[in-house]
Amino acid sequence: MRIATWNVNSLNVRLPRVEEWVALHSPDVLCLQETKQTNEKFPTKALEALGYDSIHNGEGRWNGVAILSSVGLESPASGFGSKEDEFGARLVAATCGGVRIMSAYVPNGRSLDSEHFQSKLQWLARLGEVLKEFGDSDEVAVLGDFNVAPVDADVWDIGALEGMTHVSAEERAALEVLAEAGYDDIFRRFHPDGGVYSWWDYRDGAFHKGHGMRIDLVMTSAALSKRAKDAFVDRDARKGVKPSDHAPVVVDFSD
DNA sequence: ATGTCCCAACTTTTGGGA
Repeated sequence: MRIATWNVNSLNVRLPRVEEWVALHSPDVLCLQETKQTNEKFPTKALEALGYDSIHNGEGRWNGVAILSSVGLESPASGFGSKEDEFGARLVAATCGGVRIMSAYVPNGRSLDSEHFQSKLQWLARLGEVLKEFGDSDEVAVLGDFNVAPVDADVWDIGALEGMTHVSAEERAALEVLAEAGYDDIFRRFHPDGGVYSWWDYRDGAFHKGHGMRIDLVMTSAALSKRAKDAFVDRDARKGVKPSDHAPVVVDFSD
């Protein structure tokens, strides 16, 4: 089973790239973030034509998350059902091929002194509460744009990011709660030395300079982690015509 | 160079967000 996550920065613009990418890489499950669409505009039929069932939690101009699955899509659920949903359409879940899948778009936080930064921490805390409700034998994967680089080796130059979001101790502590709930940043198992990124700013030629961060994560429950066999970032998807500023992160599991 | 991309709107240029 192959599962993947991709912040597409508008599915309106990126649908051709998504269609091209799924044909090349055949994920069984693909989580999308920042679709920037209403549910009415979400291209359910175009995805069906590619062989994918889908569920979308969208709001229009901002945010928006989706799950595409070719291995079934059961018990769909949008949001937390709590006040954290006021921070935007940032969570959608479904059971695909026996695995509880969540597509997550964690608030950016804007700056360390912003009220939006506190929302980011609160949103992650709420996610941690939800994950703790699962049992030890449940196979669960939370995939998405976490807007946090877990360790210094996940950014190109920690010195250049002093005082910025995505690398602060508070954000990393908020992420650590997920680890304490028994979830693995499973990509790390296959790339322990870091230096592999999933996002590069559009500005300043960051991609070509190698100025990236690994902020798109796949967090897996212990029961699912056991089956992981490989993980990679498809940097090619960051190249070419009208790329997203994020590249897809892919994890393969044994059956 | 805060240098790009994407969205929406009292749309042909500006402002917000990432």
